[in-house]
Parts: sequence; C-alpha cells; structure tokens
Amino acid sequence: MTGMTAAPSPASAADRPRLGLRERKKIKTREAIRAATYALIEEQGYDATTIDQIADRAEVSPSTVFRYFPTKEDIVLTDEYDPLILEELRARPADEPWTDSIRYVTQRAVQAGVEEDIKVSRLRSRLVAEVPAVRSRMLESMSVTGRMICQAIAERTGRAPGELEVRVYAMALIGGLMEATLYWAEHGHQDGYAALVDRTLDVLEHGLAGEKR
Amino acid sequence: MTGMTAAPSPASAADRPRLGLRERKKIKTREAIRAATYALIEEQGYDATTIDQIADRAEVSPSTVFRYFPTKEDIVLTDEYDPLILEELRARPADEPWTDSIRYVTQRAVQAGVEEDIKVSRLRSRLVAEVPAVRSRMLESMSVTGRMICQAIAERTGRAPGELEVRVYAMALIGGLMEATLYWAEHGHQDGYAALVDRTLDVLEHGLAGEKR
DNA sequence: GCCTGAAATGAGAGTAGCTCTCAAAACATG
DNA sequence: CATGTTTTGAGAGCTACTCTCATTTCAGGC
Repeated sequence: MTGMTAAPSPASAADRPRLGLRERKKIKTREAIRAATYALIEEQGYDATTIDQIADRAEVSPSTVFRYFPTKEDIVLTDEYDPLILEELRARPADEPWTDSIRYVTQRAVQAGVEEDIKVSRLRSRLVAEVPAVRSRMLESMSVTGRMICQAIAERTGRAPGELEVRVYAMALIGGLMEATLYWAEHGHQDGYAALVDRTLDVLEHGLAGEKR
Repeated sequence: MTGMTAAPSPASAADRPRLGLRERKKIKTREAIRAATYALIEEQGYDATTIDQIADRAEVSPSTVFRYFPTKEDIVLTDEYDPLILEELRARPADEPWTDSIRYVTQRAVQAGVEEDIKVSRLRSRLVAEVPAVRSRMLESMSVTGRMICQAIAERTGRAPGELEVRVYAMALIGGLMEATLYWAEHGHQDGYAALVDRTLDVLEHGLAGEKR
C-alpha cells in the first residue's frame, strides 16, 4: 500500500510441491525480471536501463517482460498486498477509533515491507524520489489503495464511501504518506521509516498545530 | 495551482504594440497549438489525438509542438500562475490565520480559472479524471506548487520549510484538491467547484469528524 | 531599403516504451 | 504418447520524445 511494501515472498517450502511446474516457472520468471532490473538500475541508473537489457539479463524475450509487467515502472513498484491490508483493516476491533486502525495497519504494512528486504525498500524509495515516472506510477497505485481506504472509513463512520469528505481524507492520507517516503529517501534513509509514518499520521489527525499524540 | 486555473490571457490591447513581432507570433503559436489540441481531443479523444495531427491543424511542424510543450499532457495542463499565487499569499495580512490565507488564495485561483474559460476548465478536469497520464502530470505539477506552499506555511508558522510535518500538510492539501477536482468531473460538474474546494479545506483543517466552519 | 547576427522553424533520423499478431515451444491431462 | 492449452519468442508497427542541421524569419544598425 505504501509502495514500500515488499512483493509476496517466494512460495514457501510447504506449498511448493502443490504448484505445477508452470506456476513455479512463472514465479521464477517474475523474480528473474525484477532481480535483473534492480541490478541493472544500480549499475547504470533507471533511465539508462532499457527493457531489452532487462530481458537479456533475465534471459527472456522483451515480449515476455511486457507480459509480466505492463510498464517499466511496475517492475520496480508492483506489490500485491492491497487485499491483505483491507482484510486486516476489517479485522480490527469495531470499537477501536478508525484513525487508530488506519495507523495500525499502515505501520504493519511498512514493517512488513522493510523487514522483507530493506535494500529493496531503499532502492524503491530512492527511485520514487528521483525518477518522476516512478513517482507518478506510485501515486497512481496508491490512489487505488485510497479507494479501498474510503471503503474502510465509510464502514467505520457510517458515511458513504463516495462522499467528498471521505475521499478527500483518503487522498490526503495518500499524499502525506508519499511525502513521508520522499522525505525518507531525501534524508538518506537516516530516520526510521515507521517513525516518519507516525508523524505523518499525526499531522493528518490533528493538523499542523496539533500536539503530538 | 489547482491545474484548473487558466493560462494567462492573451496580451491585452494595451501591451500588444509593446511586444515585438517575434513575441506576438510565439504567443499566437502557443495558442494555436492549444486550440488545435482541445478541438482534436473533443473530436476523437485524448489518446487518439497524435502530435502529428495537432501540428497539422495548428499549421506548425511536430518539432515546433515539442519546442513549445515538453509533453503532450502539458499542452492541456500548463498554466503559469504559480508565482502570482505565492505573491498573493505573501500579501495576506500577517495576523490572518495561515489556514485562512490558504483558503482565500486557493479560492481566488479557482475563481480565476473558472471565470477565464469554464469550458476549458471542464475539459481539463474531465481529462484529469479520465486519462491517467494527464492526472499524473497534474499531480506532478501540483507538487511543485506544494513546495511553494511549504515556504508560505513555514513563514507564517515559524517552522522550517523542509520539516516533515510542513511538507506532509502541503502534500495532503495537494492530494485533497486533486480529489476535489476528480469529484467535480465525475459528478458531471454539477456542484460548484469553489464549494467543493471549500469542503476540501474543511477536511484538511478539522479532520473528517470536524464540524463545518 | 539592406546587411548582419540572432532567433525560430522545419525536415529528418533515431531511440525507447509499448502493443499486437502468429507460429513454435513447453507443459498438463487423458 | 497424443491432444489441447499456456507460455514464449520473433518481429512488425505505432507514437511520444530527442537531437541535429539547414533554412527561414525577425531585429537593429547603417
């Protein structure tokens, strides 16, 4: 959801025999493409890295790269945690203030992403900060998550999910989290990402003047 | 700033003789390209409209189109009011609460844009809602404005402009305004844009639960 | 009016992201 | 192992965008 969350981990030993050879190959290809992309970007930068080079190193054809990822930016950014996040949001106790629920779930997503692979998280945030196309794509993907958040807020507050106020709050949240990510990258990842997210949520809840909770 | 603000009006009669032939031609070309773009988009939609077609109708070469606008999206979105907005923000009385200043200036920008050409404002917002590339470009351009707003907030509150909290607030504002624009377009421009912006700022100031001011 | 330097334009080649099609290869299933 | 389905590779094609260079168009002094 934050875009910093990691891609799903490779199939664990338990379910590997469950999957057919076809499925396993697909996962392998996906990861080969991503690994090749990360490596090339660190060597030469984002713009200088072409799809053809990625295909070469991943040992697939360029067509295959596009079959797996709709755009070059998606190779870097794609994660598939959104549905899990919504589920977790729904699982929060009904009497918990909804802002706390959002805080909890956001923090969990961040933790999961950073724990999965801190190096990838850093590379991603760096690219988000430095490459406009990547930043745009991330905002777009976060907006989708925003719609989900509208749903969750609506359920908790009894408002309509399409109501302007709800949508504005959700999108403000997205914007704030994006800025936190930028801040993290621009300051060389010195601060803890989780702490930055916490401060971000404070601003959203209490405004700029508001005391820290 | 909102992206819905209009492009600067054509040189008024007073300063036309002041400008050389060269400058006047440049302005004319700029407007010809934009007019051609708007017309073609209404006829065939955004994606179906190519740079070559735009160049044809504007009676310039494709190279010239790119000389005037860095990207296709910019032909639709570009406005140059940002510096004026910052100036106006600085001109607000120092004892006015800074949230009120932002509200005033935002409203003025919206008014100016809508009054300039309501049809263009509507087309723009429609494109922002419907074409991802345009929406992305608009967010990017609004982010630039966001940096300016950081500056203004910092001056008023005595905080540092680079402080996380300030940046988060500014970006949340941007996100909220974007969502208001989307809402406006998605509801067929029924509501007044200014009213939507007002409600948006309420959310930013008082949170979702907050009473209307 | 004319000449000279500077700026704007047009033509064209080139790059890269992305789409589409179609045939060949790899897997699944009986 | 034969059959049908998926996945892949090869390649053509489109378009946004960049760069270069020759040509045209304007500005200002003579």
